[in-house]
Amino acid sequence: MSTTPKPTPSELKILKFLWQHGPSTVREVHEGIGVSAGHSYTTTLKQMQIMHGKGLLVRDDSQRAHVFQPAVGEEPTQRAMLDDFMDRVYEGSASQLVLQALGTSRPASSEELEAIEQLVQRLRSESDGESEA
Amino acid sequence: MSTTPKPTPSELKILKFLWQHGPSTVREVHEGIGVSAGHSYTTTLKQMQIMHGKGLLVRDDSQRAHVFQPAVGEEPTQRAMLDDFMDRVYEGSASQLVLQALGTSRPASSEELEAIEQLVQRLRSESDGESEA
DNA sequence: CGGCTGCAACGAATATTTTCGTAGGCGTGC
DNA sequence: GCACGCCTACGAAAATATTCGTTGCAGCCG
Repeated sequence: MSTTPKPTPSELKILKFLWQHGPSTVREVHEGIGVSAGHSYTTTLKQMQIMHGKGLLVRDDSQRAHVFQPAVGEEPTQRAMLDDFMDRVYEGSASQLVLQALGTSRPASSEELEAIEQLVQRLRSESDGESEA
Repeated sequence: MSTTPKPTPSELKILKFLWQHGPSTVREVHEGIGVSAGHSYTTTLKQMQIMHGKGLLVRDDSQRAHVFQPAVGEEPTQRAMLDDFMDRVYEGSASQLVLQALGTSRPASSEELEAIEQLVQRLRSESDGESEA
């Protein structure tokens, strides 16, 4: 089963860097996020080795400085984390989560609200035709 | 500072029980969620002692079996966890999170969608008049 | 009184995550 | 050939989270 894994906070930071910057060496990741976090190089290296061991990263070791890239997509990962979070915190209720997320201090721009509304409308029209259980 | 704390998964389960059932003894919490999880009584007890130490629970020890209740509200706790999650996973973008949450297999009932739409509409009309920073 | 039951308090073992020091190898410049 | 710099590998410490065994105490029942 491809149970999309749920990365730890540290792992997520590295995945985010790789999703954004594409395949990178440890050095590049470290310069990108490790230095500013006050970590030493081996910390970033070790973390990426662990992630490779877990199957979160794919490694190309044909070069002396190995090149890593994510073994998982950003969206599936977010979804897996979201599902877990939704279950744990909102008993699996998407609407509860959404209502609270929109109630945030900085909810969304007009365009974002527009996109959300369109999706809601589409879902509503779809559910119209659905069985009413 | 009242930096609403971010409970661990285990702690959250206990808080959820207390939010739902009101002040309870360790025994009650254990019967409610510990037994089915295959935990021994002392596990539940210890967890609640730790939570009391962290200030997550308030304890009334006037009775032999101490009575605990949450020191934090459900909504503020959910919000704190949501904000943290939103920052870590969605770079703080509520709309991204919402769009993905609604894209779930089981998104919401018609009534829930209705509630969401109403909130979106309200937010949109509010932002119309707002300064555009 | 003497024993049984239920409770809180610890201390401690286990697991997980995060961090880093040290060692060893390869390649380049001199 | 040799030293130096950059790289991976590895072990292990530190921090956090989870679980449970053991101990001692209080109240009750006979």
